[in-house]
Amino acid sequence: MSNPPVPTPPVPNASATARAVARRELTGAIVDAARRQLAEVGPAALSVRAVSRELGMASSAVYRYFATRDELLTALILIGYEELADVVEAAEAAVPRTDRTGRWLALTGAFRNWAREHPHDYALLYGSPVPGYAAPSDTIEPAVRVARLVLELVADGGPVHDRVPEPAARAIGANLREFAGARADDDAVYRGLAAWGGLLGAVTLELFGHLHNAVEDYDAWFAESMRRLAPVTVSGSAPQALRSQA
Amino acid sequence: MSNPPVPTPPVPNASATARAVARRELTGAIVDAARRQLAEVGPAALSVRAVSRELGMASSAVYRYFATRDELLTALILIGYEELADVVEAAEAAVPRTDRTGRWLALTGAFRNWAREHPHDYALLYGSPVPGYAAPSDTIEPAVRVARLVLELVADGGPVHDRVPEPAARAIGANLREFAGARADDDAVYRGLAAWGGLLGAVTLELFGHLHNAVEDYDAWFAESMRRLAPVTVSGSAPQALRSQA
DNA sequence: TGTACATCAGTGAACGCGCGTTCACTGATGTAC
DNA sequence: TGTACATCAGTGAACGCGCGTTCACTGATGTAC
Repeated sequence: MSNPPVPTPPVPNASATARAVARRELTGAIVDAARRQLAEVGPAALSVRAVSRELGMASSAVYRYFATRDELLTALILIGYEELADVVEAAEAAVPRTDRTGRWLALTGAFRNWAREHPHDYALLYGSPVPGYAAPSDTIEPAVRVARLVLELVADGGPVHDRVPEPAARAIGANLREFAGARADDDAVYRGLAAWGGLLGAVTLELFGHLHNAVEDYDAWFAESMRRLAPVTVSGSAPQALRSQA
Repeated sequence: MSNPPVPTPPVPNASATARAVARRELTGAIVDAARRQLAEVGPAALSVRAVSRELGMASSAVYRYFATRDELLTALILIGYEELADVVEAAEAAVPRTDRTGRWLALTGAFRNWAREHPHDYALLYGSPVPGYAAPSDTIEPAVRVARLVLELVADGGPVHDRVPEPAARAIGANLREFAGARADDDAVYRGLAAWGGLLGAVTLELFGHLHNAVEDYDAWFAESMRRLAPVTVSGSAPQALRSQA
C-alpha cells in the first residue's frame, strides 16, 4: 500500500465508494421508474421529466445519469432483451437435451409468459420501431440471444440436408451462417427462422389484440399452436410437410 | 318536382352540392397529409397542427372534418385495413381456385408488398398498439378481411378432421367458428391461424429489422419461407408434419 | 489525522418549442318561398 | 329569378399544458499529501 508512484486507487474500484453505491442505486431507480412510465404511455411518449417527477427530483438531475432521452430508451431496450433472454434460456436449459420438443415448448412458453407479464416491454422490443430512434450497436448482441436459442435447438437435430433452392440458400447472410455454426445446414436455418417467425407471429397476434373475439382460451390456443409448430424445429421426425412441393 | 308536401331534396343527395364536393376533397387531402406525417413521425406523434400546416390552413379548420385527433387516427387505420385487404384479395382472386398453393403465394406476396410500400401503415395496423387509443368497433370488420381470406383458403381444402385435443378445440371462440363457416373443422382453423401467424411473423421480422445482418436477399428469403409455410394451408398434401406427436 | 483542492450530484430557473382544443368572428354556399 | 334566412367552412387568437435540454449555482463526497 505504501508503494511507489504507481497510482494504486485505495478502494474505489472494487468495493465501491459511497458515491458509486448511490449512483448504482439511483441509476436503477431511474430505469425502474422509466419502465413503469413506459407501461403507461408507451415508448414514444416516454419523458425524462415524468421520470424525474416520479422520483421527486429535478428533471435536470436525471441528466447526470443519462445524457439524453434516447440513452434512457436504450437502457430500457437492453434490459428488456437481457431479462427476456435470461428467462427463456433458463426455461429451455431446464429440459433434458434429448427432449427437443420439450425444449421447444419450454422456450416458447417462457417467451410468451414474459411477453404477457411485460406487454409494453415486449412492444418496445418486437413492436413498431420508435420513430426517430436508432438502436446503438450494443443492443444487437442481447437482441439476438433468443433467436440463437431457436437456431441451436433446430441445429441440434443434426444435418438433414433437405434441398434448399439456390436463391434461397444465397439469401442467408454470412453472419447468420456463421452464427448458426457448422452444425446447421441451410435447411436448418430456414426451419429455425420459420420457428422463430411462428413464435413471434403467435405472440404478436395475441398481445396486440388480433385474436379478440376469435380465441377464447389463449393458453390452450397457444399450447396447441406451439405443439403444431414443434416439428419445424425437430428435424428427425417431421419436416416432410415443409419440404418443397414446387 | 312540383309535388306534394313530401320534402324531396332538390339535388343534394346524389350528384352533390359544391360544398359536398369540396368537403369530400378536403377530407381526402387531410387524410393524405396525415398519412404522410404518420410515415415521418409515427402514430403517437401524429399531430393535427402539423397536418393543418402541411395543408396551409388554420389548425382549427381541421376540426370541421375530424372532431378529434383520435378520430383522424381511426380514419388512417380504417383506410389502411381497407387498402391492404383490397390488394391482397385482388391478388388472391387472380389465381385459379384450384391452385391453392398459388393462391397462398399470391396472398402472402401481396401482403408483404403492401407492407414494404407502407411500412408505417403496417406498423399502425400490426405493430404496437397506440397507448391511450382504443379502436372503435367499426375497425373490426375491415381488420378481419385478410385473416378471413387465409381461413377460407385453408377451408377450401375440405375437411380433414385431424384430431384436435379437447382443450384446444374449446379455445376456439364462437365468433371464429362461425366466421370460419361450416366448411372449416377445428383442424383447419388451427392451420389457418398458424398460416396467418407465420405470415405476420415473417413480415414483422423483416420490416421491424430483426433480420438485419442475417438475411441478405429478403425477396428470396420470403419466397422460400412462404413456400415452406404453404403446406400448412394445403390440407390434402402435407399436414402430417403438423400432426400431433405428443 | 488534518487540511486544501478537485470532482461530482442535485437544484431551480430559464429557453424555445409544439401540442389539442375552444371560441367568437366573417364570408361564402345552400334552402324555402 | 330574386330575396331572406340558415347553415356551413375557415380564421386567428387564446388557454393551459408538457416537453428536452442548458446553465450557473451550492453543498457534499473523494483524493493527495
